Amino acid sequence: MAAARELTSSTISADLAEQLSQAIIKGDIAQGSKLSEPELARRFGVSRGPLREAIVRLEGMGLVTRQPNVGARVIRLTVEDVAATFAIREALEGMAARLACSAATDAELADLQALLDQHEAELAASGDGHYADQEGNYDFHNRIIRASHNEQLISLLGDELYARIRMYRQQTADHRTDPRQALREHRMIVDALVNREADLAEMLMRRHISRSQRLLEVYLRESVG
Amino acid sequence: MAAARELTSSTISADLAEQLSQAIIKGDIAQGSKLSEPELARRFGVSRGPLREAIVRLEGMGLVTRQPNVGARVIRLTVEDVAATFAIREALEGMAARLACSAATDAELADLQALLDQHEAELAASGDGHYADQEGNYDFHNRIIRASHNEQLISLLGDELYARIRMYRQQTADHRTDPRQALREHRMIVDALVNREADLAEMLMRRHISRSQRLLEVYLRESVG
DNA sequence: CTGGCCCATATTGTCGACAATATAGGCCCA
DNA sequence: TGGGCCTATATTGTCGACAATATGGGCCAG
Repeated sequence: MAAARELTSSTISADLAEQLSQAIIKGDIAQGSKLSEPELARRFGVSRGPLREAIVRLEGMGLVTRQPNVGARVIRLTVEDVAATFAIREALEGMAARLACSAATDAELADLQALLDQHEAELAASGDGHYADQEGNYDFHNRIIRASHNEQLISLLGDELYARIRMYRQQTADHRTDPRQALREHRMIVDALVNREADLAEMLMRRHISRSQRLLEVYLRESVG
Repeated sequence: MAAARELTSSTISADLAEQLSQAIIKGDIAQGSKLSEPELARRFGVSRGPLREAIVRLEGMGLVTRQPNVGARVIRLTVEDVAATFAIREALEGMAARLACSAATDAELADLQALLDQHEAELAASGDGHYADQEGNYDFHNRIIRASHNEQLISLLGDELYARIRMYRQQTADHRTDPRQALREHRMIVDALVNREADLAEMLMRRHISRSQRLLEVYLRESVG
């Protein structure tokens, strides 16, 4: 369960939203479990006011569902939800890649290439380091999303969608993605960006995401049933 | 400014969120204006507790921005924002059309065709009825979105994106979309759905949205500058 | 006269308490 | 013994008040 440490972002409500979302993503607060306001308020040492505001935020992030006069429950991830989330992700990140083709600065593209070089080095060194524990993967996708320079898109993917995606990853042990294959696909995407080939970049990104979706779904079906 | 009527959805907070979002979309609460909690609480005859929760919801919808210890302001729509919003809309509704190709039931497709028949009749009757005051247009898009049977996509487009889109439409007098052209494009999209041609449906939907984006941007540039 | 500091004021953030609704358990009756 | 009602309890929703922070205006120095 969640501890009671703080982050102090000048407002308790924002801190609580951050802590609770992380706890849900990591699975410290179990799927389907009820968020009891008195219990959480006591544990975090705050009143119910800011806690309720944080829960409203969680609902907006799609991490909990609420019923009036009943309360909030953590969402329960189903195989269908994975498909739904990844369809959205495919559409939005594909668009991000397209936009990045026009909007990305040369510096951003250089950073992307440097990042992949680093990943390649790490991969060669650690043999099979799971591609930097997935964090490198997130970093790559995040940079392309930011390179779209579309603030709404950045916030939509960052605040809402990736919360659920991280939740899948964190809570489903591991998924059999080949780091070398992922790196190859990342390379191809960056090449398309560098050459400013919008159609190609979007298509490659969509295929890349679609592939990782299939891998995740295969794993879910054979593990959960 | 906003009145003080109610909708009674069993919780004040939800009612307030609904009322405030509508007021912002219609422009009753001006762009860039500050949402004063004491003033709104007094006007609606409620305490600041549920009001603050409603404001958090509005922030999640992207209708207001908040600064800690300062307050919430209604977003200000810029020409760049239109482009950003429509890029997201194009990606998501394109995906919705694609998904609807597999997921839509025959009944849903029949309803869509009936809807377009009705639109055609109204158009022929009223000569130039602006395609049912845009509501018919929203209805068409909404049905396709729902036909995707992707709950997350439905909620994302319905709760967040369409709030901003309606805000553009409502607050920019009129935009010179040709109702007959729109109807033709709608027909083509539905034909693709009926024939279950996913690639074509997505492409047509994206072009349809992209076109309406360009029309709106032209209008904004020559009216606002 | 202008710029910066300081204080009064208003607004936001947080809290504890009350009201209203849902939930669980026992009790009554068939 | 089983099912339904009803009450006791706990939880959610709402309120008013207090604390902390930002805002605006006046005052003083240069």
